[in-house]
Amino acid sequence: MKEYKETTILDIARELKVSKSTVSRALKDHHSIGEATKKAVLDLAKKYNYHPNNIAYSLSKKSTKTIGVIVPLLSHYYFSTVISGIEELAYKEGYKVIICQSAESYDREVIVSQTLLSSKVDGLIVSISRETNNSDHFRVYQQKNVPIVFFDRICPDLEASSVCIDDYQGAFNAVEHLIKSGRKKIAHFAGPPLLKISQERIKGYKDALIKNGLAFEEELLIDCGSALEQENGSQAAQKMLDSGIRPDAIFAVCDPIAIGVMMTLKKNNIKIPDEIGVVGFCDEPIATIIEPPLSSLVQPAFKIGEISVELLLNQIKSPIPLVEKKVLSAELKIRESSISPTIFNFQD
Amino acid sequence: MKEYKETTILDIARELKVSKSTVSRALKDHHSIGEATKKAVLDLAKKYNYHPNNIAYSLSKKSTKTIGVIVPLLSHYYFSTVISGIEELAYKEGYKVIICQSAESYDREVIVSQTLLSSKVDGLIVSISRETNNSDHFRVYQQKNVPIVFFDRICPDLEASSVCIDDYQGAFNAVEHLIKSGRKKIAHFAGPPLLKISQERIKGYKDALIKNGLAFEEELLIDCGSALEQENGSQAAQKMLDSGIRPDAIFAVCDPIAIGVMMTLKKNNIKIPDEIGVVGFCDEPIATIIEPPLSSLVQPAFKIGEISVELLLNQIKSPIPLVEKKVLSAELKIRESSISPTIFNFQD
DNA sequence: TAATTTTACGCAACCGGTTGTTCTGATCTT
DNA sequence: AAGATCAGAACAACCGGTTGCGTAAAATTA
Repeated sequence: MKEYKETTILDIARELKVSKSTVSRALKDHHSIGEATKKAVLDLAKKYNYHPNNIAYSLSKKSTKTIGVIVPLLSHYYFSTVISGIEELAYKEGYKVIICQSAESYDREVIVSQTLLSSKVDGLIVSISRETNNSDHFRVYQQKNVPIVFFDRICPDLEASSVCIDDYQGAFNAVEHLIKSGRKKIAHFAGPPLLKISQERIKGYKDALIKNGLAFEEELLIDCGSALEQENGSQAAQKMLDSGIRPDAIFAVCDPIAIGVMMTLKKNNIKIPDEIGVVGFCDEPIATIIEPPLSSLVQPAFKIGEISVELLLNQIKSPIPLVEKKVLSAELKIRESSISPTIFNFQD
Repeated sequence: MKEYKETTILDIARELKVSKSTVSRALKDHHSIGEATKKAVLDLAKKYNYHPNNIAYSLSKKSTKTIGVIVPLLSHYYFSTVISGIEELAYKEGYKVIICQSAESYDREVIVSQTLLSSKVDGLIVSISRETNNSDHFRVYQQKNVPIVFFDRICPDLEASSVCIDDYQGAFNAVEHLIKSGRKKIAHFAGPPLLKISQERIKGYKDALIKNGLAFEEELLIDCGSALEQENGSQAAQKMLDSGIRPDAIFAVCDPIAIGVMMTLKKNNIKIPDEIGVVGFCDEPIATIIEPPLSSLVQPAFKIGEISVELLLNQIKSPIPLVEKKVLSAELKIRESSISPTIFNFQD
């Protein structure tokens, strides 16, 4: 059903009896084109509703003015907010954005990264899937001099620009906050072990314990499996309770896990924060809706998106390879779920 | 920093001392190429890690094998799930997907639709912004024979393929359910008036009242402003309470509004569902997390995405313009928030 | 063995732009 | 008046593929 004929530069050239190049230059206000000719071209372009063909442009300029984005899941508030930040700055700078999901699958990540590469994106912004254990598909980008910026979930074995939040410090602060509220037996529900963010948060957790004179106990470091879904948190929490392990506080690697944990605790009639205090990570909207409201670490998601674009453009414009690493801090937002039992009792 | 030279078909041709066309055909297993030549080409392609240039392909074939998607917001679970459905089928059919947000802004919607058009997408899938009151930017697509499919939020003044859920019936069922649970004074928190889905849901609400012998009262039809955020629901609910209006049930146009309403009710110490029953629309994950769990209408979001692609491909492949409209039904999921007071008392 | 068909490949145009170089006629210089 | 200068525009190659058509050599047929 393609019978529609787009107006091209050649159509305009023919009608005006000038050459293609003259039209091309007239359209971009080149100095070597006479005013009269320019006007004639512009008028005709308007008349025929001419729009340049991006494909042709890209082919000849070897630049698509497009940046690719790969995130694990669109359905996480955090990622969709980062994307909004990316779009905002990218559009402002005249770039288009192609968004892809890896669906937390390594295989899918490889496929979409290849697709984006042959679509000739000018750069790539990525947060890797929780399965990703190999970075060859990104190395190809580096070989071909296509800039990459990682955010949040970076590739540990790749020297590349990145923008992260300080997971270690965030976790440290969260756990220290729990300790200062009088908690003595704090469990950590950890994330997928492959991800550096999981490792960093575990480190922060441990160090906060030790620095505050509490011992790290292996049984309080709880594996939630490879996923970050609420369901995993629920199950892990139930398993913990069934094993007779009973902490007085829980620091969860992310909000969905924290929510899952809370659901299980409530089901078991354990009072939050009286009996167990809970802190999450990410500050998803749901944190304020669940009861009691969940304490969490706020990540400046929109900002992370903007900075990612900034670093990417720096690379695109730089004549030489460039590696910049930005670290932002996560701010602890204290809500009812982690208020110390005494304080809580007072106010009730 | 572009000094990297991609391997092209011409490079392979030169090395093998054959012509471009031979290489091109060899790569796609054309019958008129000898086995020996094919193998030589394939081997060399592998050796040099040759990847076809999609841009060049698109230019000559006048098809990008790409479909554009415009949604109001990525951060809504519903939309990101639809997108997953779109991607799933699209990839399977060899299409790439470009996702854009209109950010609920008409202006932004116009811009991204133009961008996608000059990126020469083979088709477009759209759910319009709540501000959109004009469809000229989509008419251009129709002029140029670029297929469009609308989902959920359609353009009422455009003859185009669409996939919707039966908002009228869904709303009707929800309200009837409330009535059958003994509710007599049911308010509706309505959506942005421009959107057809808002209108349909209002109609369903009214008809369910009337059919069940209840009068429609203007003051119980509550405007939440132009947005669909939780905040709007909260404010509208507080305003309602302040005006002394006190329904015994509320049907909200969507879950975020319902959540906002519930938060306000709780703040005012109104018991859900005892004093006021609540039903939402969309069944976002949060519906099961809030207390009490929120009754809602389940939209088959993933399926909607798949069907959208199906209808789009039908158009792309059809020699003549095609208009298909699919209507799916929303299933009412009853949870605690709308259980009838008596039943609820029994079980407690 | 000559005529015919097949097989395997080359030629060249095309998609719609960009851009370095060349050409032409008018104006300027001295 | 002859050469230099320059504005304004044309030429043509290029980006990296696809494809209709032509054709030489090999295989088949008569």
